[in-house]
Amino acid sequence: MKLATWNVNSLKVRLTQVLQWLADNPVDVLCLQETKTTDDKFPIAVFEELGFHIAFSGQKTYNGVAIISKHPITDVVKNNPLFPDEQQRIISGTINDVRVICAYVPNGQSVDSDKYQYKLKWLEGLHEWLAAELKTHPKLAILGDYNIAPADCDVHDPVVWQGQVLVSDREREAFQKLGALNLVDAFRLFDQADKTFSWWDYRQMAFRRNMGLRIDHILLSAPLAARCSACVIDKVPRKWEQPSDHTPVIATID
DNA sequence: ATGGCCTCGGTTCGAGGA
Repeated sequence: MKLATWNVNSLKVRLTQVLQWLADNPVDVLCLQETKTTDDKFPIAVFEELGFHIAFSGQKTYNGVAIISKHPITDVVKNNPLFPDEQQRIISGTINDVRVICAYVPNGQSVDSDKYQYKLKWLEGLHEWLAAELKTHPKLAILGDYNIAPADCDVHDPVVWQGQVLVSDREREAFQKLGALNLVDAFRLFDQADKTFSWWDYRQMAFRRNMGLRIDHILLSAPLAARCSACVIDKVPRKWEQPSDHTPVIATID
C-alpha cells in the first residue's frame, strides 16, 4: 500500500498536475492540503470518473484538505473533535483497515504572533486526539504539511532559521511529543540523501539553489512502521511549470 | 537596506503562506 501527501497550494490551479502525478505515481492514497476550495466547488466528478474515492473538507480562500483513494473510504471525520476550529485543516477516514489522517498544521506566521500561539494550541489538541485515536485505531497514518522542520538536518541553513517559525524549539517539542505516542517519521526510517527537502520558497530561486525545508511528513503507528519498506520525497512536480511550493512525500507499506 | 513569489478575493492591493 502506498500512501502519499502533497500540499498543492490551490487544487483549482493544480488539478491537472494532481491528475498527472496520480497517473505517473499509482499510489493507493493521496492526501492533499491547501485545496483552497469550498466543498460545493470540489471537482468530484473528475476524480470519480477516474475511479477514485474522495473525502474533502474545504473553505473559502484558505486551508482545505482532501483524501483521494483507490479504495473506499469509510468513517470519514472532519477536523479534530476535541479542538473546535473554524479552519478546515483535518480530514480522516479508514482505507483498507488503515486509519488515514490528512492534516494541514497551521503555519504560525512568526513566533511572536497570535497565529503561533494558535499553532501550539492546535498541536496540543492534535496530540490529545491522536492519543485517543491510536487506542481505537492501532494501524494509523497521519500525513500532511506539519509546518515543522523536525531537526537541523531538515533545514538548508539552520543558522539563518534558528528560532524562527517552522523550526522553533516549541514547535519541535510538539513534533517530538507526537513521536512519544509511538508515531514514527517514516522518512527517517531509511538512509536519505543530505539536504532532502519538501518545500522551497517561490522567491530567491530557492528551489534551484535547494534552499528548502522538510516540513511535510508521514507519521506511522508502530504496526505500520514495522511494515514500511520505503519513504521518498518526489521532487519532480516542483520542476513543473507553475508548481506548488511543496512536493509530494510517499511511503510504501508492505 | 529591503525584499524578492504565488493565490485568492475582488478589483489592481492586502492578507496569508512558509
